[in-house]
Amino acid sequence: MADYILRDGKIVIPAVDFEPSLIFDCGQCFRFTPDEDGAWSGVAFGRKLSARRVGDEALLDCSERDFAEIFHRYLDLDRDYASARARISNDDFTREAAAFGAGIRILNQDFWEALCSFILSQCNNIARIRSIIERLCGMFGDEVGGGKYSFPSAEKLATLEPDDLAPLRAGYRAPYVISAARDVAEGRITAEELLPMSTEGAIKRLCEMQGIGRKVASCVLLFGAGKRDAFPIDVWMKRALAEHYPAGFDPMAAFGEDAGLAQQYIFHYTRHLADKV
DNA sequence: AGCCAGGACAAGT
DNA sequence: ACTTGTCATGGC
Repeated sequence: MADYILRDGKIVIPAVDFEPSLIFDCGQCFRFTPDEDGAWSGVAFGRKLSARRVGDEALLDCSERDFAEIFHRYLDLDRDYASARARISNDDFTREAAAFGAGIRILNQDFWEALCSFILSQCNNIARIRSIIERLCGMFGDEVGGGKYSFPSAEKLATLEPDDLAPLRAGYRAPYVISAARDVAEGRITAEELLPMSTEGAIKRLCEMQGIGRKVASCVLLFGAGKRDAFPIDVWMKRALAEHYPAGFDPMAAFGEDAGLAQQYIFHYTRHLADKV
């Protein structure tokens, strides 16, 4: 486990490839928000976390126990991102994207939260995804203090009907959420069964579920099941790849196991160039 | 005001 | 194997 020190009740770690504004606002998660002093706060695995970078240090506001049990892994602190960026920087475009995105880390999110969140993401913009998910958590999650709520369990949502989600204003995605909640709650799909599978095999498996196609499946696997080579292609990635690699693009050939991180650099950089971030 | 959004799906070429 | 229409909603 990565080294840390305790100062003023906060976990202090080196801010190596650790920029909260990138990590929490690059479109991989939807539940963290910035406050006045530049700290990003949210809830993951039912626990509150606040993270801030000051110079070359990152200050984490959470208990030592939560750090050890949850956030150390959540923040992917054992991975060498500098080496990954160097491997990803294999042409001018990826070099620019990786340099611009230095500080991003791929969070190891809860499988169900990632699954549910990216079902809600389809044909939707990030701002609205955030608002729908906040309503979902406020209505069906548990209060964890400070007016914050946990992400509701699959078991909880499995007891509901799509109409019960009407206040979320999630549109046609509501029945997909309920269906997925029941699949998870009743054990028809688990993260554990996906882990030993190839990423392509796991994509096929997730695509058997209602309302899940290649893109959502890839996001779930990358962000919620540790499949680092998953390479989600949404409308932004389509544009970027068409512009920079008109002859076609093979993410595994280009990036191998770094494909997921490379995708996130390209996604974020492309949205920046479009003035979206 | 209208275009578009981290798509999926069925139906049509 | 590709293209198109439809789905529900609101951020910008």
